[in-house]
Amino acid sequence: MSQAEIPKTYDPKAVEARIYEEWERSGAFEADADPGKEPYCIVLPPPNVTGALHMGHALNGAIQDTLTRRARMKGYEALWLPGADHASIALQNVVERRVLREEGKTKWDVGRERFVELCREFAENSRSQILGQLKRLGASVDWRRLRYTMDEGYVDAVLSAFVELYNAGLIYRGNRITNWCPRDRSAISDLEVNYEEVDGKLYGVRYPFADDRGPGPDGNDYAQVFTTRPETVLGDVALVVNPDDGRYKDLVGRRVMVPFVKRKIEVIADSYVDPEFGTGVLKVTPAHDPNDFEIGERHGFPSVNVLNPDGTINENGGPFVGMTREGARSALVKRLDEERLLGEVREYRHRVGHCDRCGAIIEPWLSEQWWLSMRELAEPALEVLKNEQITVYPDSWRRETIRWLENLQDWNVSRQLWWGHRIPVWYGPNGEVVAAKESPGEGYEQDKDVLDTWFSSALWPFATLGWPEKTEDLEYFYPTSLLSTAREIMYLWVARMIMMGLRFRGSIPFRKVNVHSIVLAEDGTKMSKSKGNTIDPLDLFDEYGTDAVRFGLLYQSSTQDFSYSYERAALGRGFVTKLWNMARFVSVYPMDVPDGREEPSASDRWILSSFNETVREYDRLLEECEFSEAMRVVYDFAWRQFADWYVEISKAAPSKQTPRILRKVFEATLRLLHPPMPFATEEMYGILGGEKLLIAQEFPRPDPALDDAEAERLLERTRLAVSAVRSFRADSGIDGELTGKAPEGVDLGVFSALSGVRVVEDLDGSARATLPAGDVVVELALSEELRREEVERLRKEISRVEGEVRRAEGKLSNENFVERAPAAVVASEREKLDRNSGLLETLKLRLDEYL
RNA sequence: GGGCGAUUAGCUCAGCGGGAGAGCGCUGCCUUCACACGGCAGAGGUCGCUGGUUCGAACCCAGCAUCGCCCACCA
Repeated sequence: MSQAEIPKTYDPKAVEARIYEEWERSGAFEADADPGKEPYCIVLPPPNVTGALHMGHALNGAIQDTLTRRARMKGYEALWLPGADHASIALQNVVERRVLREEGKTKWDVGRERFVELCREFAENSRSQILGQLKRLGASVDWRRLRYTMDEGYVDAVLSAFVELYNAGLIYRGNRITNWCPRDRSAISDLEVNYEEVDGKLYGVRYPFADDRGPGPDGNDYAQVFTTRPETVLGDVALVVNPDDGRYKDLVGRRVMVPFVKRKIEVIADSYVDPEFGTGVLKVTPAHDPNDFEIGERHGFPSVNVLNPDGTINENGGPFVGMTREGARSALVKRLDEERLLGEVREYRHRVGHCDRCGAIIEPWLSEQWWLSMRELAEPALEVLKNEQITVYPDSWRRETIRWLENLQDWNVSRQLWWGHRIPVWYGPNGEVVAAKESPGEGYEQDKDVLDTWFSSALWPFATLGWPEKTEDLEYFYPTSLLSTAREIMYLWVARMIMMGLRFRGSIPFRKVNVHSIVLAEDGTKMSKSKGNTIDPLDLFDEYGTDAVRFGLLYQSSTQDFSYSYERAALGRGFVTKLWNMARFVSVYPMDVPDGREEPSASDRWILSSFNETVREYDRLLEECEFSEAMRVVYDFAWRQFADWYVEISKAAPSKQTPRILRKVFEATLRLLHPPMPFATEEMYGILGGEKLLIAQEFPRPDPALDDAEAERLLERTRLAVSAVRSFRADSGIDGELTGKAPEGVDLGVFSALSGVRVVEDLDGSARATLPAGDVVVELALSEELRREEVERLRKEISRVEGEVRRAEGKLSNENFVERAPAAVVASEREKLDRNSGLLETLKLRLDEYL
């Protein structure tokens, strides 16, 4: 294509879909075990099939795609393995709401079988939408290997894992306090409870004495307790005071009456009680509070459960049976008041647990659940994190994860939900309990519960590669190279993958973990649908182009969370346009420029050396997941060095080698930029006549032979000298050619061509401008009328340089500095002083001449 | 109650022991033949506060303030 035929701006809409298809057709995304190559593997954190991709997915997708493409171009057998998660409780909630909205029915109205079917359908639609979005992002995933946590093979892996853990004695059934969501009618894990500050009340409840020992220590005929949940009074089995609480020595051993349910209970002593809180007397409700459960266990009290699974009061609730928990609370308080059993009621702000998925208030509730004991699984995981077998970026998250693992409680893996992997435990006709993938025989009935969705996710890095089968893929690609994820699922997911990987594969699941930022809304708060402040990445792709958005996200990504700003997408778009026009410019140079005999110029050597340094730095930064800094480095090279200077030099002062090097370096820059900005670079590469697809080209490697410190210094000085002249022109308003004395240590050809200064050996006449530019002085001949301005300028310059000299002198006259600072620092300070002193002298001399 | 992190130019953020940086925005000049989603030249900051360590601190340490986020069973 000739330059005229290439439009002035890049049109992503016309390019992206076409190029994605070309990539797919070429088989570039496909990776297979190849003993001749090093493997590189990233498993995509499977998005939930609950809805569309959000900005976090876009960022993480950009990160993973960048790393995968880079690895591929570097010659690794690079596999980015895609998939999706069935998202048990999350999807079930979405479908429930939808059924309620569309049919006015609850899931119980619909029935388990049909409900699961509705979930399956929803998941399928949602999944295809998500996969389409991944394509829009440019994700170079191997589509042949798409995995889904409800696929037959994956389900088999989940069941295998459960059965193995069960048979190893690590999974057990236990009747314990769990976080119960009455709306979902299921247990959820500690990690799925959100605690929020709520304005509540602290109710004083009086328990009349039920023995004949008269009034209590305070003279009352009752003992008073404070509680935030008066309805749990119905389940009280004891009162308890601190054994060291002198006030209540006589209370211990007495009996009181639980209001309404007419149960006589004892007052006991337990050191758990904080004498400072409330009255210093605590009620014990083992079925509805984890601490009370422990106290109950310690003292051998039974648990009295007063709640049904849906949160209504059960048959143990005396006069309140059938009421909702909220209704029971107000009714009970009213009755207490009527019976003069209500003490003081205080306003009380406290934290209340809410269901992460549906928002309902969580009840600590006694129920029968399946538990996975964690200690044995956590030990090896702690080991590999402590000895840094797994590198975590940033490292602080490695330490956080260690802390979490050290304080790990057993994991409740059963959920009383319908959508998910059914627990493979079978109950036989004669009370047998068997864990097996399939029914052990006639009369066996399967457990009704499903597994926590994170149980299946925990197997992701190896179940996706074929486990429990012994596959070639597993041998070749496991352990995977890197996992990139948001930090909110470090515990929920990442820590558990490490434990399961070690358990089932005997080695870590990934060598590195990248913990990326959370993309916040523009106002700095979390994006959420309910707040209506979400940004749809697809809209951004449409408006700015996918590459621009990807570049912007990577440019802004760091270990800090960041508020998304459209400016970054605009920055990316500006960069794409700049590159596009560089491509237009470069395209006029013929493909095959004869090498010729002529040596490359200093400028040529400079750009090669500078490119070389960029490759080194950029590659290192990507390796260390420093995406933001990597984007800065490559942006600076492409724009501030290559476009701003080398391209201009190529027009004004080219060598015979320049066209070839211009083209070569630009093409190599496209290779560098391909991983973060794949579409536009691919398109440009094609326009420039690249034979194969850029995706399959080699990533540039640093070549020490191209390092040229001397050329870098020369061009650095030259650029400063040119800028000094331009600055002078801007200040003095002089257009047209200037005459100047040849500055020392610059490339005269380049200097002259870019500054418009005709270089002569010596300047005639006394009027001249003296422009300091780094360690170079540029002297320009001046017309008489500019003399006055030059005096002004010189005075300013002199005072600036005097400041420099004073600073350096100050430092060097400090004995401590000279003695203790590293020699190199002292030397460079001396050098600066010398230079500036010399410059000062010149400037003063010049000023004297003018006055 | 513990832990982690943040506080740098008007805005969004880099830098994390040796002379304060980027992008956007702002000012001036330039529509010249890759690009006005551009070029050139500028203005703009006692790097939250107070101490300390150091020859030297935005950077290390301590304390304080403000703002986030995680974890925790105080009824």
